[in-house]
Amino acid sequence: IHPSSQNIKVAADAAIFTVRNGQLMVLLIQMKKKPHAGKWALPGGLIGDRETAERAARRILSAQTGVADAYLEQLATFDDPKRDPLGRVVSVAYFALIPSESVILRTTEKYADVRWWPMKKLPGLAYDHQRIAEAALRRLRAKLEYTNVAWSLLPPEFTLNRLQGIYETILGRALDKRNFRKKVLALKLLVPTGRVRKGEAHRPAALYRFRRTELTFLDIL
Amino acid sequence: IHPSSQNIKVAADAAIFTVRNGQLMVLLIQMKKKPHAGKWALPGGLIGDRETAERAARRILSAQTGVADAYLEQLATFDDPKRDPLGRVVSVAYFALIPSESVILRTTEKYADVRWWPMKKLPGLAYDHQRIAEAALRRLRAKLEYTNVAWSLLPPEFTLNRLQGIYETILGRALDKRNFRKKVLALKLLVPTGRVRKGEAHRPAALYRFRRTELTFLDIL
DNA sequence: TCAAAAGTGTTCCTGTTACACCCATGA
DNA sequence: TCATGGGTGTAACAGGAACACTTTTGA
Repeated sequence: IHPSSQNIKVAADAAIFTVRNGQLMVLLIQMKKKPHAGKWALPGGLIGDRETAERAARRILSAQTGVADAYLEQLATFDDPKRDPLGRVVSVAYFALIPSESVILRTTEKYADVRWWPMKKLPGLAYDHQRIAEAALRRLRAKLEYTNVAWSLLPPEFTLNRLQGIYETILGRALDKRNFRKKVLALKLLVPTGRVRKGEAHRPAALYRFRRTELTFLDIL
Repeated sequence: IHPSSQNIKVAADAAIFTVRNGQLMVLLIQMKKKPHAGKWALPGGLIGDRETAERAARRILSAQTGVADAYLEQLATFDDPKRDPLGRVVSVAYFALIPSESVILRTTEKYADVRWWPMKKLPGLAYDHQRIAEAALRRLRAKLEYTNVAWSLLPPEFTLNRLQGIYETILGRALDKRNFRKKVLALKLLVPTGRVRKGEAHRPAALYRFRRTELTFLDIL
């Protein structure tokens, strides 16, 4: 090893998720430049010399979605020497969660297009981004069960059924309504706002908010 | 951002753990070179241009301990721009587990010394290695509870009390002997070898081995 | 025979599952 | 009045926690 000769670039990539119409969606950009022109990929880019990878990830997130305060966490680092055909690039991958209502997608001139894709029907992805997306999904499923991260996929006030829908969509299975409510209320993660959602052709639903909007581990384990 | 101007080095660092005499130990090397001469640190080094970070971590592990087939997993990437005073170095940290009997420490000319340190009484560490070690410990504690990783801290055959000791040492609390046995046997992680450990001034202990010596998630969650 | 660690069951409690009907509203 | 989603309780079961004494051996 000759340290001074090391020539590796460091990038940050972000798997940005939201739940929309009962589907888990990932944000993808369509690439303009070769060698992957036309292909879809996770948004990302090289980090600055004095920039942390997390800050780079937030910069990317904000540029594509306009969301500045999303939940973001480091996922893993992908470093296969052949992952980028143009040269050695090590990617620190992040995963981010945002409520679907807060998003206004905006493409930059760097990319041909930006779109939400359902996680179930991804197009072929550039680089090793398929693997990154799968790793992000595994992490999301796990965290959903032992933390309160779901708050970051929802607007400030929401109904219990909406929350349950988030869980069902991401975990990929139906949950019993009564048991779900019993459990989530017993955990005291939520606070009733006292307000209801009116104007629909059925009984109005009570609105709740999360007690804490920061990552909290549930003490049931 | 000017990609071509990016000048960042990539290193791999390893938090290597073993359990010895009822203590969780971490392997540290003592540095020779400035700016941290005399200080203790996790073993690590820059990765090669065509080397994965994991391979670099295994190289480091093998160089220090002579162990080639330890359990190794990526922990996280540490990338604070100021973590290394001599320049921007992003470190991909790994954590490794080895049985204490298989180790023969060997220092290389690169370092002043190599030693096991009890996790409870670490010396002041160079760089951000204290944070890395703490993150590794958190990961280890979590994985111990929902996987069979403990196999990688034990020789091929061992007693149930030895296994329990591993759990108690790492989790930092006493466990009930009867409940521990009941649970671990119900999980069918272990297979009795039929052999016993004799030659001690008390009743001989039955020896067990792990059914699988690869990472397996327990289906109780 | 003594010291030392190995080994073994039961009870209680709590959290999880399964399951079906009435309620409030807008159209 | 009807269609639609909102809301509620109970019984059976399983896994986790607490707890103390007998067994086997070498010295």
